[in-house]
Parts: sequence; C-alpha cells; structure tokens
Amino acid sequence: MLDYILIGLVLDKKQTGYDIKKEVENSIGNFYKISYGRMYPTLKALADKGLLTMTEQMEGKRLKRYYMATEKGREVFINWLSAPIDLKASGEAQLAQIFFYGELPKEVRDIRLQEFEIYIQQALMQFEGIAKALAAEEMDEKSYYGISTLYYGLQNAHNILRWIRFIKEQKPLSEGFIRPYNED
Amino acid sequence: MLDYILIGLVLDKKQTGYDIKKEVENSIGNFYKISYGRMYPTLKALADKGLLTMTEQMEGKRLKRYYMATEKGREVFINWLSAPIDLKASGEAQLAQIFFYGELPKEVRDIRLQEFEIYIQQALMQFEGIAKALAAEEMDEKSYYGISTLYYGLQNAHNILRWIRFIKEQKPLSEGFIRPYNED
DNA sequence: CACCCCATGTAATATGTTACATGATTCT
DNA sequence: AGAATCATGTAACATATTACATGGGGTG
Repeated sequence: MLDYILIGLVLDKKQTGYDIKKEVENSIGNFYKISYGRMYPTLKALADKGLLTMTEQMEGKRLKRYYMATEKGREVFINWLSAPIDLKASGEAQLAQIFFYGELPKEVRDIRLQEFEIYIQQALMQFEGIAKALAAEEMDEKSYYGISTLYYGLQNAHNILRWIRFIKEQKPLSEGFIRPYNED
Repeated sequence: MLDYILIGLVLDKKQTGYDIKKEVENSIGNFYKISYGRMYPTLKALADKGLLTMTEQMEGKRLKRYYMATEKGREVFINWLSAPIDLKASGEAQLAQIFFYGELPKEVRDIRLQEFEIYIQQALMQFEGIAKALAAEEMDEKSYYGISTLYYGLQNAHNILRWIRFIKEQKPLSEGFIRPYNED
C-alpha cells in the first residue's frame, strides 16, 4: 500500500522524500502514517523497479533526490486504484484509497463508491442487529465500556454512510459538513 | 498491544486460543484484528513470562490449551490500561484500550477519559480551522476526494467527541445511540 | 551560538499476515 | 458421506517503528 501512496503523491510533480512526508502529514496523514525508516528505502526500491524516476540535485552543499512517477508507475498506480476497495482492510486503509479517487475516471469511481456504499449499509445493519439484541439485555459496569465501543462502531457506520452518499454526488463539502464547534 | 489484549480477555475466565479469537471477532474485532499466526505464539510467550497460566486438557481425542491471567498478568494489564491513552496511536488502538475501561477504577478512568476528550476537542478545532481555510479556496475535481477525506475526519472527530461525552457519564447506550436505519 | 528545521539514510527491532499442515467433531 | 467448524500450530513473507547517525541552513 505504501508503494501506491508514494506513487500517487508524485504523479504530477517531482518531490523529495522529505517533501512527501510533509505532504502526507497535512493531507492523508489523518489516517495514513509514514516513517522515514520505511519511506526512503521504498522510494529507492520503486525507482529500481522503474515506477519512479530519481534525479539528484545539489542545492548549495545539500544533496536532494527528487522522485516522480514514470508512465509505468502511473499505470501500476491507476491499476491499484481501480480495483474494488478492500472490504476487509481497515477503515483507514479504505479512506487512504478514496483519497486518490480524483485520479480515477468517473465511471470506475462511481462503481467503486456504489459498491462501498452497499458494503457500509450492510455493516450498519449488522451493527444495528447486535445493538438491538444488546439493548434488551442487562449490563453491568464492567461490560459497559466494551459495549460502548460497539455503539461507536454503529455511529461511525452512519457517519461513513452519510459521507459516502455525499461525495458520490460531489456535493460541495463546505456546505454539508462544516459545523460550528459550539453545536457539540 | 496484542499482549495486553490477550491478557484482558482471560482476566476472569480461562479460554483456549480458539475461544479468544472467537470472542475478539464479535466484540473488539471491529477495530482490532487478530490472526492465529500471531496469537498462538504470543499466548505461549505470555505463559512463559508468567503472565498467563496454561493448562492442557484432553477433550475426547482433542487437546485443548486453556489460558488464564495470573496475578502478575493482571497487574501488568492494569498497569497498561491505567496509562494515558496514546494520543499518537491510531483511533482503532485507542478504542481497543477504552474497550477494557470497565476494569479500571473509576478515578483513573475519569481522568483518562477527560484527557482524551480534551485531545479530541483540540483535534476537532484543528480540523475546523483547516476546513474553513479550504472552504474559501476553489477546488478542482481532482482534489475533491482528497479534501473530502479531511471532512470525513472532521465529522469523525465530532462523532468521537459526542461518544466520549456520553460514556463519561455512563449514560444508557441504547438510548443515546441506536437509531432506525431509515433515518439515513 | 544555540536551537530548530531541512535532508538523507541505516540497523535493530517489532509486529503482523498468509499459506500451509494436521486432524477431530458436529451438522446437514 | 461431505462440508463446516473446532482446534492447534509453523514457516515464509510483509510491513512498519524506533533509535541512531550525519550534516547543512536559517532564525532569534
């Protein structure tokens, strides 16, 4: 997965490892973390495989290595991105994929988002079934917190479903989502 | 982390690896996955360290190994659970910890949940700042999805904040959370 | 001139998945 | 009788973190 994310971040602009890490931190970083220890070797490996180009440049006395996707790299990336979202992956990995959906042709994107919506709907119904069953039972203090995480999951599924329906239509994000802090 | 989760699941009852995996799947499994490949060796290692007891039992022709926490194991577990929630960890890891909060004395629990609430509040405000800044800019189709994940993060922070405030008070879960499917 | 950010990376460690291997028991 | 589930685990692979190591450049 890191491979694809790295390629995705240098599709149209060459960047150094350091640049990439910075970009990750204030964009996809909310649900995908990157460490130098893995990023640098991976960038090198991707260049060796011919998926990225690497150009070295001295700036002052400082060596910078710029990476950018090759045609082959772009192909591999789009191939990965076009595949159905891995429904068994963590929610964070799924979001990391959707992060790049702007690169996908609308036809493919619509299909994938539709599939994903259906999957979330099913997950939500399962949560609701479990929650209803649990609501009937009595609960001691010890099990309260364990069960509360299930309710979090239920709410979260609602949340994702609302979100996915929203972005399927490409509705203006600032209208549907931003809410003043006071409300909560 | 797996160490602690395994101990936490055999605090009061002896269970086999298979039992544990089952229990994980329909409780904490929503945000913490477990695989046999790591669970069995880890259980053995924990028994070697004296944190779990292991008792073998033949049931018919089938050998079962039951694991249960020792006093030392319980101590190590509670120690871990009492520590502040790792604010740099993934949301899933954080939830996995709160899952066990019923085992914590109320005083410690209240402090940890309070710390966590403040942290989420801050994260939420950051999200809102970024979202407001972005709302002003114009956006092309390519960047729409990347930015949409940020709005998901914003909504999610709202969601967690509501949840954490709710469970801090130990309000009845079925009242605050369950909603009929149709609403969405 | 001290401190923080820029910039590259390696080595040791850790964590975890997937496929494979084996066999018993229960359900249909 | 065959399939699903119970039950244990190993080996190969994959993924990722943390600490360490090095040094340039800009700001207070």
